[in-house]
Amino acid sequence: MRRRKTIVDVAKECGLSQATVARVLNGQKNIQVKGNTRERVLSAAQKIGYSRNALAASLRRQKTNTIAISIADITNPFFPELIKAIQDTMRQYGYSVIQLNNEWNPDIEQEHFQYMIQTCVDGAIISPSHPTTNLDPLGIIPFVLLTNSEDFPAYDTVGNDSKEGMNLALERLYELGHREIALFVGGSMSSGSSWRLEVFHNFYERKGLEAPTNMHVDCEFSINSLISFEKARNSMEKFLAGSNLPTAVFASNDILGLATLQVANDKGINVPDQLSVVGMDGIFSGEVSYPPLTTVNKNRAEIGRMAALTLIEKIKQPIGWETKKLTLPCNLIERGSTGRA
Amino acid sequence: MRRRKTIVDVAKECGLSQATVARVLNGQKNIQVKGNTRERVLSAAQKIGYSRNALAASLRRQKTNTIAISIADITNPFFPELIKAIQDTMRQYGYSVIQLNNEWNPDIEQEHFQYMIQTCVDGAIISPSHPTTNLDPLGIIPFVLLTNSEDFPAYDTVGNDSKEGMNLALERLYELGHREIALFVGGSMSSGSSWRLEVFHNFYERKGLEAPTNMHVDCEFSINSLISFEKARNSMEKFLAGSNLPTAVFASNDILGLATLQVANDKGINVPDQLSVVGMDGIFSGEVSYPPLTTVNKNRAEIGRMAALTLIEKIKQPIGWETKKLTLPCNLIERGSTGRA
DNA sequence: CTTCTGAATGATAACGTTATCAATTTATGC
DNA sequence: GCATAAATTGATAACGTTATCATTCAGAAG
Repeated sequence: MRRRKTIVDVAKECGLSQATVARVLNGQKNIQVKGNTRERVLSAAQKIGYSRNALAASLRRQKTNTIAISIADITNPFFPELIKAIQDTMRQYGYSVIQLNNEWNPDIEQEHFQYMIQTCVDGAIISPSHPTTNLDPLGIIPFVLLTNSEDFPAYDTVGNDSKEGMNLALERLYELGHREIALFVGGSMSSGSSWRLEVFHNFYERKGLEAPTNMHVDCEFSINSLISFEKARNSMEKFLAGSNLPTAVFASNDILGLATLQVANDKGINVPDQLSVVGMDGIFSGEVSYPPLTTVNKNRAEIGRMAALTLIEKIKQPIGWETKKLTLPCNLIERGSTGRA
Repeated sequence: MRRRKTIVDVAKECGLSQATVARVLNGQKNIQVKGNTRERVLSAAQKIGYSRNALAASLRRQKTNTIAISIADITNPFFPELIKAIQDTMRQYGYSVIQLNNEWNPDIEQEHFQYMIQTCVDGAIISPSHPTTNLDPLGIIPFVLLTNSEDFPAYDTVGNDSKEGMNLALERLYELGHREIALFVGGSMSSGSSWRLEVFHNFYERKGLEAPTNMHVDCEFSINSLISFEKARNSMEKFLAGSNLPTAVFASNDILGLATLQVANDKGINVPDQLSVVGMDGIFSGEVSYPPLTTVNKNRAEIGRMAALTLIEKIKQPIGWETKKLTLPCNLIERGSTGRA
């Protein structure tokens, strides 16, 4: 098997020292070489088919120009757009991106942290699999967290203001005349359920109304979107078969919202005439559903971009860094699933 | 800044040579060390917080245990599951995965090929952005293509039998009594449109029927799923406003199928009573639509797994390799959008 | 024609592993 | 006990870059 060409081969080919060759091939713009030599090197490199070995360079420079993203599950519709934004932004700044899925498994997540250290990534963007994720193993690797929770007060975070987003939806439903709003939450969202309930009750209190009782639908939420959807359907079916019906449903994510839509359609409940539905996240499926799903949109592209920019800043200025916490606003996208009560 | 601990530091700490330390820390199972020394090394490593530098190891071993995936766009709902399967399989065999998006841009794609060479990946799985993608720059890197087209006859490929899949759908629609089937294709799918038309006509011929005229709906297909959806809606709206209506629509992908569903719902055309719709791909949105979309499913997890396994084989046996072409069958998933004519 | 300056080039030591071979220790058989 | 073999361990040269320092060379000034 033919050995890979190195800088030394180029040097031999053009009769210059490897130092000079290196300067031409990888030096910054402000290097000093005679125009003549530059061409000699370049054509020699071209001729023998030289390609820089990034491993060697990274080892020597103690810098890989690579960052890692750690998320739970790429098949979760929430993530791809986020990842794309990170990749795009990083690319512009000369960084490559390694993306790792932990399947919500803390052990795999920890393995990935080890991997990051071993491969010497320059930084990391992490969506913690659990509120208890131990980030200490990352050591001195600069990182930014993708989370809006207060579970990680000491770290840099970029996330959405979900509470405010939820209020946006409730306020709009109120404006449309809805008073009997059901709250549909996925159970296993760790800390998720409780604050949602809180926001819900605060909202009614603010309006001087009694929060409706028996309007709280809870379903198991799995690590698999499809299974979650199935469970959500079942819960919603049971709920809508009951006696006290809401005029609107606020679902704490789009999967739950879509399940609500499907059940309503099946039961012949017209959306939005008889029932309004609002989801949360803004995933693609919500745009192609029937009717298209009104949702509290999280701007994933923006989150990704901001996380990337923050990380780059942090990489460049590792000392004297003060913790940054970015909370981006959600926005309500009104589509066909909401209307007057 | 505290320097990272190396194998030499461990050696100092435990009073053994770095060679021995290396043997314990990274040697295969069949190494020879006294049980005693092993423990000395391990506890010393533990104590000073040693972590292997993968860059140095890769450089020395000329092997990175990393492979790259090159695809067009991670936000395309077709890809995440495929990538996940590749990652899972590769993980089992000790490989890490770098995933690169080229946005359908051949220049970025070529840049990515360069990147693969520079970072010395052990192999690559590539979904070519175009039928004309130049793969020569990959040089000696072993790779497998994700494609079912005959555009790359000389390379290893893993893909679906889309023609057979399309026939599956048409046959089933025929069985359900449909004779007036519309073919809905996205225009810019390079080689896609033509063979679909061919399969369509062959099908009618086989049945001894005249292929219906004016039953061919064409729409621009963009690199962005959302824009495509919008254009698909417009095309389908125009078509369904016409005089000769089909009893069924075969859409060449799920996005087009979902657009058809939405237009039909809007027009008060009952699916499946008045119109049956079949899509292709089996993306998530098709499961949560109303009604759930019948589709020709491509088993992306299986494609990913087979591509990964094929690549691993090829990496292990670089010489004497003979081109492998895997064509996996599609399967029809019947959901609510199809019924008797 | 020197001397001096700055620009251009060259030699070489890292970076942290792994793999090879040599050196040492331990076990075995007579 | 001693020779021999086997099991451990140690020294060291790669891997292909980059960065530092030393050297050479061309040009300017005296």
